[in-house]
Amino acid sequence: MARGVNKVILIGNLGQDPDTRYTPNGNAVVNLNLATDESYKDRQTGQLVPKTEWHRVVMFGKIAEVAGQYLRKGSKVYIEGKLQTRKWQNKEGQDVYTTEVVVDINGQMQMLDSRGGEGGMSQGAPAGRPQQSGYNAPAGQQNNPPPQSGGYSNQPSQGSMPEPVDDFDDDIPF
Amino acid sequence: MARGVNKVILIGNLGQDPDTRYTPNGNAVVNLNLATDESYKDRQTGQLVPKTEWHRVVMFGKIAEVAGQYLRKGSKVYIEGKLQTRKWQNKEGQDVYTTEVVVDINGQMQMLDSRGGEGGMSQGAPAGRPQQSGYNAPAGQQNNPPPQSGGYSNQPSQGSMPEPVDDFDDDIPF
Amino acid sequence: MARGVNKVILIGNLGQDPDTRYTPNGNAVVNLNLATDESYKDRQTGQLVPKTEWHRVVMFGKIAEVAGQYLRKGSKVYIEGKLQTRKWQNKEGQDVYTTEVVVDINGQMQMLDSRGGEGGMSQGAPAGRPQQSGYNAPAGQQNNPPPQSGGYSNQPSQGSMPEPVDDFDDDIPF
Amino acid sequence: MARGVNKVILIGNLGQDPDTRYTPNGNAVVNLNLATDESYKDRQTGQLVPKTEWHRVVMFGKIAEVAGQYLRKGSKVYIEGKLQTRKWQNKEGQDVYTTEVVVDINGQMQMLDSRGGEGGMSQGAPAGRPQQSGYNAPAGQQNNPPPQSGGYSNQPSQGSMPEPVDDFDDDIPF
DNA sequence: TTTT
DNA sequence: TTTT
Repeated sequence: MARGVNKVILIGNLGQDPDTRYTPNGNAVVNLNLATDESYKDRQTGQLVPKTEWHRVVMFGKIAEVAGQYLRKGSKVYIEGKLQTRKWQNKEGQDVYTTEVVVDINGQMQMLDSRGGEGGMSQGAPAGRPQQSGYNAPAGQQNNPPPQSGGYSNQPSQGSMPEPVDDFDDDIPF
Repeated sequence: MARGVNKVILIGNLGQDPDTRYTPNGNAVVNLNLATDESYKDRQTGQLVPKTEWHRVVMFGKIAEVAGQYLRKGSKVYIEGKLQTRKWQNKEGQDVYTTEVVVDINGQMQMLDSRGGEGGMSQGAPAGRPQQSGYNAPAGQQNNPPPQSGGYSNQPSQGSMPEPVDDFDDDIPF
Repeated sequence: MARGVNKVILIGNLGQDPDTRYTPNGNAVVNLNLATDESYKDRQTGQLVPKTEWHRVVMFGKIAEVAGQYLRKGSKVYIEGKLQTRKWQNKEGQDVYTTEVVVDINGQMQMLDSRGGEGGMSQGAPAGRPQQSGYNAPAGQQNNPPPQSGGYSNQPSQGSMPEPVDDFDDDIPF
Repeated sequence: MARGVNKVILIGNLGQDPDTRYTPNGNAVVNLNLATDESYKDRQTGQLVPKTEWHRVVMFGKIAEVAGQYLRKGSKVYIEGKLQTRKWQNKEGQDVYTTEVVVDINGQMQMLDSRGGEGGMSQGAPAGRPQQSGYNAPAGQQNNPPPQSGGYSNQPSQGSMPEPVDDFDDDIPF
């Protein structure tokens, strides 16, 4: 239900491997940095100047899982989501605003890297769970929350695995 | 020319009258705050919770002129533009990032307020130049650029007019 | 799941009241004719020439119900859907292709008619079921499928109701 | 200028090489068949059923030239255009309607085939003018206009070349 | 800060 | 066939 339209459509390339984390329920949350390129004619020189715009993208749910598995640094991707700005406090206690493109159940993702298997699996990541470092999100985050969307764990909760103590979702909004 | 796609589509309502300024060349630059509404079901209570997202929109050129003339606080509008994040320094010299939806020659605007005369003119603004405060863009901007897109004059440039001082929009972003 | 993107975004006005029908399961199916206006500069005369494009829109599910209830001839609406071309045979047995904008569970609709009560209910249609003509979808459709999307009943199915004959929408597409 | 929104966004693959023609002024006009894939869950069997939708795309101007040069059968492409339905008469003199996605100066195209040169040039087409057959559009077209957008020549007019007699633009609308 |  |  919406009494408005809030839609973002991007085609670009990932600046790094996606950052995959998990909510306490085991839901994937993926953060991406996506570059869209444009070039414009410089009024003075008349030359074509390339310009890269970087976008913070946050994915949830099934799409996040696929993105985490198959996208890699450099991957080209189409995404459709919505704009969202969240407010958080930096070290100095100042309000900081971060605008992200949120891709949830209503969004869409299309991998545009070509035909015949690409990225992810071919880079030796264990099937389904690439790039797991085996422990939790970066230390230091507790005190200096970076503009990640939340402070999710980067390890999925698995069945009856003991849930390690984790203080995520402490002070970061969203 | 672009090697990517960067597109934003919004339908929402203006939180205030548009802020119209002018570049030295006399080109209009309009800043808007646009609200898009959405409601989602709260997982706990099962209730429908309304949620408003605010967007900073910057318009240039012909579209800006039309927007400045006809849009008013509360106006419903369709806009199509692109995402752009710009970096500036706050008073403390810290980097601050502001993300805006830029509507330029490649963008689009549609006023969605209805039939039979609307906003703008009917609110007594002088034809074509609403809400002029009579003096110009901030001095001091050199050091503390506010989150406006540039430091444009809010009056069309007219020959060799002296540029008076102004202290609005001091330091608070967004 | 899609390995492609197929998206249509329209803002326009209805040429007539929506045509509401029902599948045997009681699901609403609404057909709309939507006009989008554009004007272009005539190369010869230099004059601005208005041009109206008409779109066939088919809505399903919840969105169809809302559309059927609240939209009326002249209503302004935002719709998001996908392109779909279906093939049918005309009276002469020739293949005919009709392209429609399909708005289903993945689509979106926003009524853009304004503030303070609008259309629909105010035109005396019985609450929730406007414009029912009291009998059902075309007989004879077996041989000459009309360009409606399917041959849905224009009355919600109610138990073992007798299905009366009707001859609307004879054979002329679009 | 538009008092409406009419936008189509597609990502898909070409079913054949593009069909490039030229207006009397030498402007390129390119026709494409673009497939977008989707799959849906069959209600009966519960299985995922693939479904391909074919789109007629017509490109004009600079975009058409680039498309004609670089796109080939199988190429993946992003296009943004508008819906347009044109009416023409078939052999029997009956009205036929064809809906196309028109990509003109307001549209956009992005080739999504990857990195490191692809298609087009590598297939031996003479630089800049692929697939020229050296003579004009199919005979027989005069009487039985196919649903091509116009009856443009498939050869560019070149400098002081004698313009061969051609009867295009005879009876085909659009 | 808007709107329904 | 709509709308401004």
